Amino acid sequence: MGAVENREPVNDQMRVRKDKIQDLRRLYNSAYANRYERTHNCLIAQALDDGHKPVVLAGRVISIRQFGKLIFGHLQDFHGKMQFAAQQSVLRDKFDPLKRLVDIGDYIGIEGEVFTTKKGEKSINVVKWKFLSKALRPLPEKFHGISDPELRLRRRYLDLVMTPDSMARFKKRSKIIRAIREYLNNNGFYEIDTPILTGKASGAMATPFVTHYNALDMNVYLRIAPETYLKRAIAGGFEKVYEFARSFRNEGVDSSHLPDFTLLEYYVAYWNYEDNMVFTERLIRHVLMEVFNDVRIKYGDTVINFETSWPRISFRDLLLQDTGVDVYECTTKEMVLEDMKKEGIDLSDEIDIEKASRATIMDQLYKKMSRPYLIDPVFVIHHPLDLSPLARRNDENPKVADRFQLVVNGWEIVNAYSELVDPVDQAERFRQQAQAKAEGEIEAMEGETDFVTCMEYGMPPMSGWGMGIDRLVALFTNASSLRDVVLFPLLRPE
RNA sequence: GCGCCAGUAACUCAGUCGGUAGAGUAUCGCCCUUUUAAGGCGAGGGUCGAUGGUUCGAGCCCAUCCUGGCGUACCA
Repeated sequence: MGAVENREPVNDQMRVRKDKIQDLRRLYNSAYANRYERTHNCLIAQALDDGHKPVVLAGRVISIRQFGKLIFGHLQDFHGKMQFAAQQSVLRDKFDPLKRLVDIGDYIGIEGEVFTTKKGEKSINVVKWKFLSKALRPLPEKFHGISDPELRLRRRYLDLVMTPDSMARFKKRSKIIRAIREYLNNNGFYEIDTPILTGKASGAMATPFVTHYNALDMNVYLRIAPETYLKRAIAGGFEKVYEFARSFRNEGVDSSHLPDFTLLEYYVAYWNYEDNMVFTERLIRHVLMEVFNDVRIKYGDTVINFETSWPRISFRDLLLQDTGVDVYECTTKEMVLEDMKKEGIDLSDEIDIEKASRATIMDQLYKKMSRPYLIDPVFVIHHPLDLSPLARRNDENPKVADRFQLVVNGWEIVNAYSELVDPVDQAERFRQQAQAKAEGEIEAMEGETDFVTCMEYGMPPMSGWGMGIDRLVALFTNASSLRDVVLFPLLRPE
């Protein structure tokens, strides 16, 4: 619980509003109504013809203009806003309390008839009103709204009230997630839940959050990915599962990374990564049509087109084309470094070359030299095996994995592969990761004995798929930072 | 981590050369029946992010710290 000890009014405005609560109690018993029955919302009411009645609306008062015996104001609800006009000649003794006790930020209910003002705005001529809830603090200044980026995050509720674009973006987020869930459900997927608190942080290469569980006197980790548990579910007999998995990584925060983020993963028995690419295109196009009714989106000044079938290019060809380094030829870290030197590429500012493995260096090459230039959707396929410790080896080329990443606007949106289900191979890959870690590589994946045991009991061939929901939403809603698409991102305490 | 910028009333912001704190919105009082950033007259409201320093005097100059934003680096 946070500190709620000192709730004395911070200024004269709060004192005044508290005094008004006393008046409201005397008049109506309470400044906080029990419930209120509406007939319309503001969006629907806007479309009604003049003379329509009764129209009963409820919402927050976001503006008031007083003229002695006439008051204009705007009521805002989730769907829109509506002007109301309150006249003393109509409301009689109910007029003065409205004029005197209702402040901007308060919630009221109004009942009346639709009319259009002389200036042409659809409005409600109020015949009855009810006080619903008192705001003690004034809303931010009406014209500029709330512009301090810190305040927008710390008091997101004010941002939502005052910034229609912000509210619209979060509505879009909900719709995007709903469209994805519907599509998966309609294709036979089951939504399941897997542990967030785990004994081992596996399934990705990242630093976990560690905490302590007193009852078992053991350290536990917040999951960095749901992957190995979802695969256990497939081993148990599920054939199509997914989870919107809030995941946690104890790493940096910036416009494209958050300490907790939403990772959607799904797994399908008997599919391979190629089936998965086909499904991915269908899923993304479905979401775009459902939410935006268009397969093109505008991000900044760029139009990104998801329409035509997305090209597939191998990791090796991409790197060869952009850097001249051939990852098939360079089987050791030293050979990669030598080729890089030949091509005049220096990554020493980016990574610690001494400690980095061949995999890390190739990954950096890709992230620096190739990925930023992929704008329209592209499937990057066949990543080197040592970059993919949970992915199935390609049948023709044992150096690469049956894997793809969907890259859009230089961002990795989806990462998927044919899953490794061979327990002997899996144990060996974990052993290699452990060795890399022992040699100083920080970016190595944690092995899990129980997961290998599960695999030893047998797993069907399958393909798995993961997507950063926050990034997808940012991309689809033209947001430059993930914090713009997360309602309440973690901030330092004030 | 590093670099740059910012923090003044509840909100948005001014504050000149270092001379004792300003506006608009919001609030309170008065006037006002067609406004929509309504208008007019009047009033109240401040630990100038914090601490220390320089100075007769600091919102302003200096140092350190706190908080945030942006850029950059790393993980999605």
